[in-house]
Amino acid sequence: MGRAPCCDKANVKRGPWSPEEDAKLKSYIQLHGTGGNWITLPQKVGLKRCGKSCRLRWLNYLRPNIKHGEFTEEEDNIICSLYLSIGSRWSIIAAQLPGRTDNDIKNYWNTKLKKKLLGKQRKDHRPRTGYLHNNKLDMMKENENFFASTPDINAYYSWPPQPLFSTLIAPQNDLAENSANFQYSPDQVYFSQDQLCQSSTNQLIASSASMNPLNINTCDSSVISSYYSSNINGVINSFQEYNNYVPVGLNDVLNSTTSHSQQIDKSALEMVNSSTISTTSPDISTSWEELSPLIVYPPSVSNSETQQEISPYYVFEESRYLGLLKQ
DNA sequence: AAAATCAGCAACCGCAGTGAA
DNA sequence: TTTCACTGCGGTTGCTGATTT
Repeated sequence: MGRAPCCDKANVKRGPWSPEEDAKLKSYIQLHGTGGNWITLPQKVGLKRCGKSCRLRWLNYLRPNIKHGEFTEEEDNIICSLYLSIGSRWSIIAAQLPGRTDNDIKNYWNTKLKKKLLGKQRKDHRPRTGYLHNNKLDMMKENENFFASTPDINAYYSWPPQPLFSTLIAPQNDLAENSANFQYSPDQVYFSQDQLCQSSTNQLIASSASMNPLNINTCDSSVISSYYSSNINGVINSFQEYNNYVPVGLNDVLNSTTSHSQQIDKSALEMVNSSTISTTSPDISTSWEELSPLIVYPPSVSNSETQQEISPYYVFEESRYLGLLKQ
């Protein structure tokens, strides 16, 4: 049995809203409210529109305190940070930006922010010897073992990515001494090595399930919202505070001899890494792969000697290793 | 100047979740 | 417990104006 349509599509007006329709809807809702039933609302208002269409028009355009126009850099940061962490959960992201709608943010991300990051990646990113994959098949083959050993990857894709904020808010003191010459960029998200190790293993590896039992599919959005509303200021402050860390790539994690890196599950990081490096070959890129966690490689870190001295901070411009698993 | 292409964004579609009956 | 109407969400489409060829 199919679902009954929400409205009679043949007798419903579609397309752009006229100012008259806007005025009717707006004045009715301001006077009477929605009545908790969008389906019957158009009739009451006297509009030949689908209830869903009315709801969308009200939420995205007519309701008070809607903010249109340019996004601020702070808003960019928040969007990037949240997208990095939770992916395209636009309603949750919108909840952190008063006056912005999920549709607005989604459009902004798809048309501008994404390209902004991508453009930066294309400009800055350089292939690294030994990690360059010539085609998608090679990449898939390399990842095959990982997926074979992880039958239901969704079961291990957990929420929240708990390490993300912890060190930003309470960084280890000794890290600041390694700050050297890196130029802070407001649209990058900073991870400590600990965070990277933890989040990579937590989110990618089967054994992480017990460590991070809250599954994204069952997590209430209010939990997520409160999680971010309690942390986002810390993130922003951290952006402003820790502006000198040296960014390195995942290869450096793999090759590093520091004690932290010994805890990393290398297969997971290689998978992430191979996906990232593969973006340097334009003809094999898919849209998501092109955008995936755009890791900033420091031009100066090119040999093992240097790698041992690098700061344990890593910089991502976007998260592939989350989105990769959501596909 | 006209045609083609691109970019931005409003609106639509369909699915999943929720709660009332 | 099941069914179903309704809501909310994310992905996608298609229109319009801007830009390029």
